[in-house]
Amino acid sequence: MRSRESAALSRTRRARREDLIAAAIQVISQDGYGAASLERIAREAGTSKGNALYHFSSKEELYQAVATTLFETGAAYMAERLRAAGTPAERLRTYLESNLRFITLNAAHVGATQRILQNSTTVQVIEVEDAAAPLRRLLQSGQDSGEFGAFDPEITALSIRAAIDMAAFLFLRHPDLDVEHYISETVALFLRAVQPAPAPSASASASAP
Amino acid sequence: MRSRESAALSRTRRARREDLIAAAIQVISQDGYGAASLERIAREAGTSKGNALYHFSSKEELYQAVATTLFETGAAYMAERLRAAGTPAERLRTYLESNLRFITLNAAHVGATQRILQNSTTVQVIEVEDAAAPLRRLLQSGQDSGEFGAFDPEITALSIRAAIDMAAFLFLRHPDLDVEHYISETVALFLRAVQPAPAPSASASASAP
Amino acid sequence: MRSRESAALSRTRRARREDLIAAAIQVISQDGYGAASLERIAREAGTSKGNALYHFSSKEELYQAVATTLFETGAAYMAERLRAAGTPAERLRTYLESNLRFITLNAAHVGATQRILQNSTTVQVIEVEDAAAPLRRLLQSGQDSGEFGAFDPEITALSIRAAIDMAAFLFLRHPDLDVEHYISETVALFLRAVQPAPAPSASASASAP
Amino acid sequence: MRSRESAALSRTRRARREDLIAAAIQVISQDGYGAASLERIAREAGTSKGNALYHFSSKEELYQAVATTLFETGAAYMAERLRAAGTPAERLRTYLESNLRFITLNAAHVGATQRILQNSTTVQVIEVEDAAAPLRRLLQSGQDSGEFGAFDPEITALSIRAAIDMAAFLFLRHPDLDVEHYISETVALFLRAVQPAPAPSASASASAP
DNA sequence: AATGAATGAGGGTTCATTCAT
DNA sequence: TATGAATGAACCCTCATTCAT
Repeated sequence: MRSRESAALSRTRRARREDLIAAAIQVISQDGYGAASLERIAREAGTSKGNALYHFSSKEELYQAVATTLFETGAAYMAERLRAAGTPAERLRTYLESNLRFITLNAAHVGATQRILQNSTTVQVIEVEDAAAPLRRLLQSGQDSGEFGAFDPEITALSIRAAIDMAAFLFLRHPDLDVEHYISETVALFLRAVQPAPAPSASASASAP
Repeated sequence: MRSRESAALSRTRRARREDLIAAAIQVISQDGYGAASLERIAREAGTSKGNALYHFSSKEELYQAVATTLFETGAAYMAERLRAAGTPAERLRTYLESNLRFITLNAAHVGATQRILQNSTTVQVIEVEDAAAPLRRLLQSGQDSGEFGAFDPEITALSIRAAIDMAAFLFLRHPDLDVEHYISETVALFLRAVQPAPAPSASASASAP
Repeated sequence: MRSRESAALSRTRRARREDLIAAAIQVISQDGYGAASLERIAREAGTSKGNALYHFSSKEELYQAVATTLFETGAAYMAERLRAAGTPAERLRTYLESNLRFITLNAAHVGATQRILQNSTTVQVIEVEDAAAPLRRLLQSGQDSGEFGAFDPEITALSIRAAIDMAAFLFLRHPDLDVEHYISETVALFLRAVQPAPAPSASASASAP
Repeated sequence: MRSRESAALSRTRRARREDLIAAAIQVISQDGYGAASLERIAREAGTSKGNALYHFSSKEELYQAVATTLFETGAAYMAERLRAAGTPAERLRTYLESNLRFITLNAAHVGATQRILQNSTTVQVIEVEDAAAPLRRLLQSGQDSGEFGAFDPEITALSIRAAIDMAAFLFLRHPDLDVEHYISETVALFLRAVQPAPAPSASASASAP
């Protein structure tokens, strides 16, 4: 299994570690967090339990690597896209689109990391507590500029994050889901939610010439 | 030790089971799913591991009971409140309010059940797959009546459910949170999100050349 | 093995613990500290590894129990004999005799405990550091009364303790050794060693009438 | 890392072996026998586990080398000093002094070797069983010449060896100990112990009715 | 001469489950 | 009903050893 030693000589340390990280993601996604034993993961990676612990000094460290690599790639992916700013609404759109598209492309990795963070007591990610903080600030800036309506930015940020965090499992359960439609619908949903309340009924016709 | 149970001899089977269910919820909420061993749960319930397996033929069955009792009480709670219908918007408000308020009152139970469903392979709940189905139908009826705007009811239902499902852990992590404020903000958020798009404002067409 | 459930009903917790302690002593004495795995010890005690850890929460705790029971019985044995005091010389004789006789009767237990204390990092015994302190004080009192000669009481105490501590392994290696002869010779050896230097040659005849 | 060995390329096989032997002694002395893994020892020697097993075909063989080198240097050290003989008392003094002084100079090596011999089943040293035999013969020759008193030479030899064998750990635990004082006191102690009993003093007979 | 990679056996520990009482 | 005792499987981890390079 595993493409029979495709390039046996290039088996460098980094490659093995990546194999094991990929295997951990695969096993957790497929069989669940509870079934993800080192034995099972190592076998999935085409190696032995002992060797897995040669490359990672503990199972927790392997899991930490799963989380860390996700956040590294995720941060790179999003930073690139969020650089091009704009109005708060545009930035909210970009935030949602890039988040959801990244999750689409890495659903198993994201899902596995969520399970790890939920179940492990030692694996930590920087700023785990305020994952919604950047979003909250974004919403506040939109309110300051008058572009967004009046709502509790913390609660709204949490609701948006909930929709994002749920997406990985949704994509995993429904691999045939129309991703672009899903993304654009979700974006539209929350853009409507943050819009200012329409002016009292009369104003609509009033503002029209 | 523990031999002065004479007065409590009338403990019925059901009461013991409820003790164990409560203990399982307590241990999972407090120490995490991974730390919830039968030994630990039984001790929390004031009994022995052997006796726990006398009342529940397996740990999975105990967990199943945790999930089942939650859905029974939850269904009763919500059915009562959803019976008094009204316009789709009113029903959406009622749906969100009753759901969130129920979660407020049973945060530990809800959170524990979510962990169980995430981690157990055998525990099942009726209609787990289409937990969003009633909500989707509610949204569709609102669209049919023209009260709601045009959006994908499935995706919207999923986003709303995500916000609801996240609430238990939020309440557990922040026990001092202003629940009524949280509920009313969340209701308002999603009511805005399902409203029909306002008639194109003058400025929108004005800004187009 | 192990007298086939001689009195299966009296299998109380304490009895099992004593079985396991005895088995640990036996395995360490016979096969060495390094070969003493929990599996091996449990099998020797006629039970399983899992059950051994049911009665002792860890292997270290079992080893701690080996050491503790030894020091308890040893202290009881010696306290009884040392109570009847006398001159320092008599007390030194009693100290040596009771120590060595106790070791004779518990050679395997003593040897196993020494191995445990040498190799374990966590097992501790009260006053492990100054095992020679009571002996040193005994010697000092003999010097104060003029009954003993001039020597460094600390160094002498250490040498006497060395002879005592070596005895367990000696008895284990030579089970047919004449214990009473060994004890009386050792007592005589150290009694000579602590005697005051004989008066300068002339004085011997001088003190004689 | 560790690639600037170019200048040290002339490292001969023997030098590497000595490095590893020294490292084994260091690790056993510092971290204990149980913590002395090949990995740990090799790292201490500045090389790799694989290379350690290139120089010693097994860990046991390395430990055997630790023991063998100790006995070789020890024998050379003592043979030189014991050659210049004299009266039995002088030879006993020399025996004790040279032994203890050698141990002073090689406390870690001696201590490590004792641990190895205690714990390993395969490492053997020539004449381990009768380590006390030369001493016993020495004592017997003193008795034959009338210079020593009447005592069991075997038992006395064992007690003296016990004091010697304990010294390594004493020196390791108390590096600031006054070695010369310790040696002279120990010599004096055992010289007194082997002396013939003084002629019965007048007071002794006087006290008898 | 030396290294990193890999293995497999064995160790201690946890835990759901069984069973006699 | 309830308990303590016991089991066996599975888990993570350590380690001496092998091997290709």
